[in-house]
Amino acid sequence: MNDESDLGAVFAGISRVGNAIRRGRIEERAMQRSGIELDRPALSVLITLQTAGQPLRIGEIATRMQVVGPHVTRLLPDLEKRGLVKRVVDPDDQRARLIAVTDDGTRVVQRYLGTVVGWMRDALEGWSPEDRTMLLTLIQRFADDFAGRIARLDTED
Amino acid sequence: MNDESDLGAVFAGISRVGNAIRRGRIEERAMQRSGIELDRPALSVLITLQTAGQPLRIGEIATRMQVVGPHVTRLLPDLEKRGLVKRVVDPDDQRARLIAVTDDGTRVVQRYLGTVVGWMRDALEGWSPEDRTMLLTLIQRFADDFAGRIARLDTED
DNA sequence: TATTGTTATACTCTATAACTATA
DNA sequence: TATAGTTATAGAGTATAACAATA
Repeated sequence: MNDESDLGAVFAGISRVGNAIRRGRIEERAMQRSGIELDRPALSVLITLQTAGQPLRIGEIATRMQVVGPHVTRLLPDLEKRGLVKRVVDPDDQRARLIAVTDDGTRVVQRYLGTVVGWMRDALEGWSPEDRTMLLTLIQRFADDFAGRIARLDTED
Repeated sequence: MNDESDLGAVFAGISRVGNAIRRGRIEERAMQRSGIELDRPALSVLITLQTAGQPLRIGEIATRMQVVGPHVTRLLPDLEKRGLVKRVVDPDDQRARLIAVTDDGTRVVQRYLGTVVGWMRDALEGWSPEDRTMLLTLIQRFADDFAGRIARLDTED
């Protein structure tokens, strides 16, 4: 692959996948299938906490979600009311709160990810193990390299 | 790759790229670098027309962009005012309008895509030609298979 | 009566600004 | 004075509903 059109094709392919997820409302559908009645951003908070494997401060959740603090603050009351997270004052700093996912919250995340992974398995059904492994390897490498290039944009401005 | 965690990793990798594009505001930055002062959705209309290679009806633009008609309608006056598209009545159907990209509009799209492709080239700089080709092949195959699986969701509901 | 497009309105997600409490 | 979080407000993007014009 040496010319512009192939590079454009890689970008187009990635855009297609991105569009399929966004416009096809994959997340919303997976939530519906999993019986989850939450905003998508609220679920994202749960996934962030579950992935972290430990309670997080609100600012840390915002950083990991790549959004601003007030946005996370606004999502929490509903999650708390549903018993999916609990909020405790950080014993080390009275200004901060630690947000912990509850057992119910963990189950919600597991149902959601199970649904999505099932669809992924279906999509890759006809693939050889070698091709699957290659896809995983290249996707991760590309994610790293692309993120690296994008990070450099900040300093170029 | 046989287990859940690897399937989850593929999904996570794709999500990472998607997030890098969305949260890093790649499109906005590419527009800025290219001196394009448009809404991102408006540029998307231009790209859709340019990719089609022929004038399109408003409904057809909306379908290809995977949005509803009124949304496209609202974007057109500004594009027209800037001379990037022109709107002509469809000679075959007085109800419909055909939207054509102008030469200025074409140049805008080319500047934009040139910038993005440049970043792609940078990101893939250290890659061997074989790996680049493999990435392109697998991305396109995955885009097809994943889109196919998602399309089936509609009939499963 | 069905289709193409438009106008008006509303909703979701996220950002910025101003503020409070604690360090 | 700096930091963690909250409250209030605003903006971008897109959807739905009601309508007009033409087929």
